[in-house]
Amino acid sequence: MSLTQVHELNSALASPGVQSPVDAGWHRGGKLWSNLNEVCDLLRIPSGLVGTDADCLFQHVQFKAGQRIYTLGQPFEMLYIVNSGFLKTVLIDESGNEQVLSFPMKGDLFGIDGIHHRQYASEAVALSSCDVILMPFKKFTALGRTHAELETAIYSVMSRELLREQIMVSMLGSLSAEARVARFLVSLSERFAEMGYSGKQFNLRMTRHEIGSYLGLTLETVSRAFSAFNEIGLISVEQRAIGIKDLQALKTLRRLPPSRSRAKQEAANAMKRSAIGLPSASSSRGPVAVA
Amino acid sequence: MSLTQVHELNSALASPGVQSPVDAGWHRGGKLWSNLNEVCDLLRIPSGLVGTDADCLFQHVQFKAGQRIYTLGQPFEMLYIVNSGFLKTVLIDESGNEQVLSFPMKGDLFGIDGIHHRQYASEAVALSSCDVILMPFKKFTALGRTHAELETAIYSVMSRELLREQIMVSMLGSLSAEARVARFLVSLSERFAEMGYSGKQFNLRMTRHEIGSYLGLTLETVSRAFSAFNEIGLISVEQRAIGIKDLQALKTLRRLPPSRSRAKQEAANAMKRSAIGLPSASSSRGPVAVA
DNA sequence: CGGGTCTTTGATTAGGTTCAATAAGAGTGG
DNA sequence: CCACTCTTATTGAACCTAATCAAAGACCCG
Repeated sequence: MSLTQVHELNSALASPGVQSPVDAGWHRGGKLWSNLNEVCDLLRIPSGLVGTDADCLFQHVQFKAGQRIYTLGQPFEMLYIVNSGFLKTVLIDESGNEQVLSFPMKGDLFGIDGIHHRQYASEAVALSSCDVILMPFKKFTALGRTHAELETAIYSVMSRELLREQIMVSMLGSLSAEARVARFLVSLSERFAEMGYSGKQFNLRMTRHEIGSYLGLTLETVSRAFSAFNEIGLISVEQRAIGIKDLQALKTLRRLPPSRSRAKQEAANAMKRSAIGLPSASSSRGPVAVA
Repeated sequence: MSLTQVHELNSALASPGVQSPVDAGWHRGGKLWSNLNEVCDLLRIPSGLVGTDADCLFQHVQFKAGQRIYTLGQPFEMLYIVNSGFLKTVLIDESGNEQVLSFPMKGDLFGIDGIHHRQYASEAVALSSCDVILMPFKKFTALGRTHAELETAIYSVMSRELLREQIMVSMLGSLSAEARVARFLVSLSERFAEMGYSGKQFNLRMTRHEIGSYLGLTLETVSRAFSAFNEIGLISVEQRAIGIKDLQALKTLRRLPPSRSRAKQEAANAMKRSAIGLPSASSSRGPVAVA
């Protein structure tokens, strides 16, 4: 599973000698490396003060779509930071079902769940070609001890992840299917914008099935939500290509307004009810229900 | 809101002089204090090595049912450790709806979500009389710098919380209402057992509404699940008093087996269908479906 | 071009919510 | 101590959302 790649190079990480800068990271010995400042930038950590630790480099590793970065139960040694590309992390329950937990992308730290039991509790899989920075956890915390603001940042990033999961729990616990899909699109849009891409026009890197798993829905429901949003002009959707047309409506959407197809459905139900002598539905919803 | 209690004493935390040991913690100046070793024990951290920092004491504070330990948006300074009693933490969304995130009890650390934005992202409320240890975050991390195993433990505890949220997300995303309620009872049972109480017989400290909020269900669904489990002999339930009768079945439960009331329901549906000329249902489920 | 995966859409059904009514406690104050 | 109220819990009935089942179309890659 290409994991040998990752492990064969855990050794010689500390030796100076920087060379020609490239994109983000330097080449050395035919491999890409980043220093601490670049890592902090990537993690959106207010470093700045960090003295130039030229002797402190972190190796990059490339993965192709479908490859696993780590697997369930594998001994924990590293955190990973996405430099480019898209991934998913999945939880695998006792009966082997996969549940998507997150879609790490540029600037995201993942692998944190391995700290507690000293082995990963999830798996990370590349959804596209990826460039990932290896961050040996021991080294990371050691640096924290000498760089106060880095230590603060480590705690902060972990807290941020916890916050993210809390928001997720709250979404799953209280929002309708359509509202979840809408918020998913909003957060993707914002994330793309942060990364410097268009937040209005982008390609999904994951399947409907993966989105559904992430949101606690079936792939059909996700597909239908996309179609419905398309129909009422909130987005345009063609396969993986998404265009955001009304971000505000997506942000505040709670339930879907009545529409052509829904009216049709309503009518059908009404007929069925009257056929068996029940009173007609009185559930006329208001217009686009928002917060 | 009794928050003055908490803040009036943020000062003089460092001065020696231990007195008569009581339960967990010492009295000094009419207040309860704990040293680092007691705190580590409480958190289930393998300390041991920690030198006796007699000069390092942590104050306890008492809360009565209904009192808030911290509120949304309040500046973050402290983590809290439950010494006794029961609490809930709730997320409050844009429209003011509460969502229960956790039920901290003895040995649990809470307040972590405040680290990132330097203000609490949730609220913590006492469900019963509580004794809570104040853990100034600055002091905690400073101690981590000098006690390696404590630093490790801090990261570990944060990772554990993240793990807990992941399990929660997975539950909400993939389990039926009854399975969620069953697992909730199992985890409560295990938690009570860990704390030295009976895992077979206990009183719920939270309402059906709070349980429902925690599990992403309505209070009626929770109540019905309890009744159903009672009916088939998995538990006994009378108001808040729960007796666990078949832990294993609760652990592996996925859906509920057909029962008296369910058969009745089935029959009713069948009648309704035949009345409008639809084919009869063919959904005979197997016996108690387990993993 | 053909076989795979991914997506869309329709029809039906099941699981959970909602609404409503009742009951059971827990305080509170006369 | 008892009535009164407020919160909490139980249960039933109707309804509705999202899952399931099914079929067909689109896309990709060898």
